[in-house]
Amino acid sequence: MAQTQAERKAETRGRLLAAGADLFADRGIDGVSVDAVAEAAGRTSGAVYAHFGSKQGLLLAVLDAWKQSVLTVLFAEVAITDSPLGQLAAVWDNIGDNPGTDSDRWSLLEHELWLRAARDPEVANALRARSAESRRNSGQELSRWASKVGVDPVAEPEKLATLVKALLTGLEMQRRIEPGSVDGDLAVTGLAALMGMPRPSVDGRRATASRRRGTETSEVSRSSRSSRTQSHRER
Amino acid sequence: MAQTQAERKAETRGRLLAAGADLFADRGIDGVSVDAVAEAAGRTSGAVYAHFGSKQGLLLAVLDAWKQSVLTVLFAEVAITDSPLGQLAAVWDNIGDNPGTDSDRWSLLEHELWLRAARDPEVANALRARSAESRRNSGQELSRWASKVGVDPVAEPEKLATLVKALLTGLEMQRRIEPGSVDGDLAVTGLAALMGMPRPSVDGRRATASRRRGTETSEVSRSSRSSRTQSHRER
DNA sequence: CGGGTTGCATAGGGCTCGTTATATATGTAG
DNA sequence: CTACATATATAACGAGCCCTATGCAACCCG
Repeated sequence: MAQTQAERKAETRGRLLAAGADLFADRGIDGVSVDAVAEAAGRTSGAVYAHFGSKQGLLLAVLDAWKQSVLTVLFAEVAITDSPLGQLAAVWDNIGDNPGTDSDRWSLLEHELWLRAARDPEVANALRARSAESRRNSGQELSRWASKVGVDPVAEPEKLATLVKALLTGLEMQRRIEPGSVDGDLAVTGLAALMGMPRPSVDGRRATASRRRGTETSEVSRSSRSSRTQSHRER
Repeated sequence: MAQTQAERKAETRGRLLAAGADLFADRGIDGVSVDAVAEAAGRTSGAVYAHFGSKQGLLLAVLDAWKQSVLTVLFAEVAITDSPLGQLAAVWDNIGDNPGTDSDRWSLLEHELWLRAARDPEVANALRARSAESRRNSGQELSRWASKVGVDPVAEPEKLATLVKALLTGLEMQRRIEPGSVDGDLAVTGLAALMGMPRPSVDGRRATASRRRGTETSEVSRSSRSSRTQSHRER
């Protein structure tokens, strides 16, 4: 099939980015050679250097193309369940209970990048921008959710988003080391505390039955999905 | 300066372990060669292989020798301040407000190990043991603290410890990317919520000047609330 | 004091990796 | 149809790495 040069170039770039994200997440950045990425993309290392200049360039491009914000996507999907606690549980299910899924490897890639950012200012800057945007988005989602459910979180939206993300991140890390020590109930308990939800009576502890009723199918999910998401990835 | 062989051996082993922990934390495990560790310890790579067999062996030995449990040490030191909120603040100060200190680099090493554990079962097992022990210890400390202060945390001791550690870990990660987005007040707010402490008056929202310390016997906090600058190091 | 042992140094092999320089083939313009 | 531009392949270099084999001096013990 005849392809214009621009088309071929764009496809190659996309393949390289996808393969890079995939392999970096899977084996770790240092565990993947440039040739391995190129081969996974059906190209050779020459293409990588023509497009990104260096392995680091490829890494930064992967980071940049990576619009997936765990929290944002999460809260967009959550609206389907309609009990508040059930929604919190769904949040954890999506972030922490998915061994082998995409979110699983994205979380590994995120840590990989975080660790690198701790020593490489260039990576740090790229991560910082992404982080700020994500925090703003999920702050909005969270406050919207809180007012709909009628609870009073312990902090203002962006601060709250930071706390929630911190808790979820930490729990997910812990779960990877000791899966048994973290379950959905625990995550819901922690999230509920941060969201300022009333605590269940000490003796009667059953979580998911609260009847709050008021979610249509999608107010949250349709309202303001990310404003500039254009690159969609898959594997 | 005659030394017995056992003494010499033990000293070499100690030096290698210390140098390994230091360099692994500083430059990342993959960023450090066996020769670099040996040289930092005043030995050569031969010593490393005589003692540990491989680089991985050295890594596991470093992990094993690393008894430092952040949370445990934390709560042991905390008892000096005596206002409850001040104590929570001290916890964060120790874990999250220490650029350039030992706890700073230990936290990097911990992440380094965590990431490796996600792909290497051998490392995962070693981390798991350490994690379980740490959770038990800090669970005890936490429940002791809670009953002394007279609050009712949101979960049983070990669960609570998991939540607290998760929150602190997540906040510390976030702080490294965007230092401005995480401060002591935020950490205290989150911790207080998990500990089940009463919230500041519901209607009059106040940004809370952290009210710390009632009486103090010894100055434990480095009072480094102004240090927002990123110290960076290299050798 | 002397042979055996121990603890570590020295030297280098074999391999992988990031990067560059050059070749090739395909699209593009005149 | 020709001449150039572009996208990617190919090949090779030099560096750095982990690890092994071997040497050697310092200790140990009778």
